[in-house]
Amino acid sequence: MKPRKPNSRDKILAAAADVAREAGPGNLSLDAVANRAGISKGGLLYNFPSKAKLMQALVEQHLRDFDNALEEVHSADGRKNLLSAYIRLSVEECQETEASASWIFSAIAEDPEFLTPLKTFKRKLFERLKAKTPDLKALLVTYLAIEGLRSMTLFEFHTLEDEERQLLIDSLLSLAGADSNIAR
Amino acid sequence: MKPRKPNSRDKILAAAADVAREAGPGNLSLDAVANRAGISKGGLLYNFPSKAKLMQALVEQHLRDFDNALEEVHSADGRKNLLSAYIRLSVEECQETEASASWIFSAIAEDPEFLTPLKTFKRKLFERLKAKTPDLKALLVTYLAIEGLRSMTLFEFHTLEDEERQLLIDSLLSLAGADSNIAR
DNA sequence: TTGACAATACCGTCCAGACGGTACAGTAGA
DNA sequence: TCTACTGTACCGTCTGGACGGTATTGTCAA
Repeated sequence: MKPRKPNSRDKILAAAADVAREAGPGNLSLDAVANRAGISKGGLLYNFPSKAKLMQALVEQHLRDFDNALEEVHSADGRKNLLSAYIRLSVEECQETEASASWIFSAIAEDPEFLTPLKTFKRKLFERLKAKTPDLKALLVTYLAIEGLRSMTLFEFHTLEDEERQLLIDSLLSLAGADSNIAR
Repeated sequence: MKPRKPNSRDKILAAAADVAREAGPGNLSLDAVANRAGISKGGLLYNFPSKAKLMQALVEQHLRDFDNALEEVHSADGRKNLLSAYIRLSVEECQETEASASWIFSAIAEDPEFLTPLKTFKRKLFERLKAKTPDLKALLVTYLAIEGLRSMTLFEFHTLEDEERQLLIDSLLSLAGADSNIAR
């Protein structure tokens, strides 16, 4: 659709995420982002005419990326089990230290409305999962547990040990009916 | 210990939570809190010599309240099943619209370090649960699911319908304590 | 009993700094 | 020439917090 922007926008978005992670979500200022991206503040405001637009773009890019990644993982194992693909992708995402989407906190502080696209995205994804998962109870429990894992990563609660974490993931995958093997 | 402070402090704390909820976590300013509490900014800074102290107190009070409530619920049913008490309390907490601890976002924006007490509290509570719950897998899954529920409440993702929510809760409680059934 | 002092609990004002955003002149590459 | 910036200067607003003042209550010696 759009003719592949010259990566200035992407550089800025990445810089914003970096600043939020490293300087804290409360210190995501335009100056800081511009510095981090290696461009001037004027240049930043040329690409994103307001801070609000920047935040919006951050959310949208995140959603696009996640959606693409999900499609990829799902296709890679023959479009058999969407829930298990969702779980595996989410777990993977939670392990990348570089991810740490703490820019979300900046967005909320700026204006909670920025999360609206995220909400509808989540709701739609859940509907999709519901349509494709026979066991509603298992879906509910695993979906919420993944949401919990995401939350704990975001807040950097290090409540679980590595083994506990692994045991959890195994349990979730088996609840999701991975490998055509349905437990209990 | 302390001779029951004249509830100015409590009033301020409550006001802070209100402001965060109503004006958004990014607009939790000392002026706003003072206005809301019906005292002057000077008075506020007398009770909490800095914004940081206010945030800290907010976190500490939350932890104290949760701990007391847990103790109460746990005692009320004969100290039989800590996990199930934890689940019931958390679910209840998530239903109170008045709760909506969005002041947490303000605290994070201010300085992520404010969550340190919360982290250690959670870790300790989890250890306690682990010691008292025979089925580790069930504990992991239910604990994480509750964490997910909390997260969804906090972010106001309304992904689940009421029935789905109820089904989830029933599943979690049955996973937690196979013995007694739930009346609700 | 009273007067002196002090601690408590606040009020109201002021200020320096940070931040978002504007304006605009200049410039290097396609 | 147009696009995509850079760089600088600047403005208005908001915010934390320092500070000086004040009203009320308590304490205690004379």
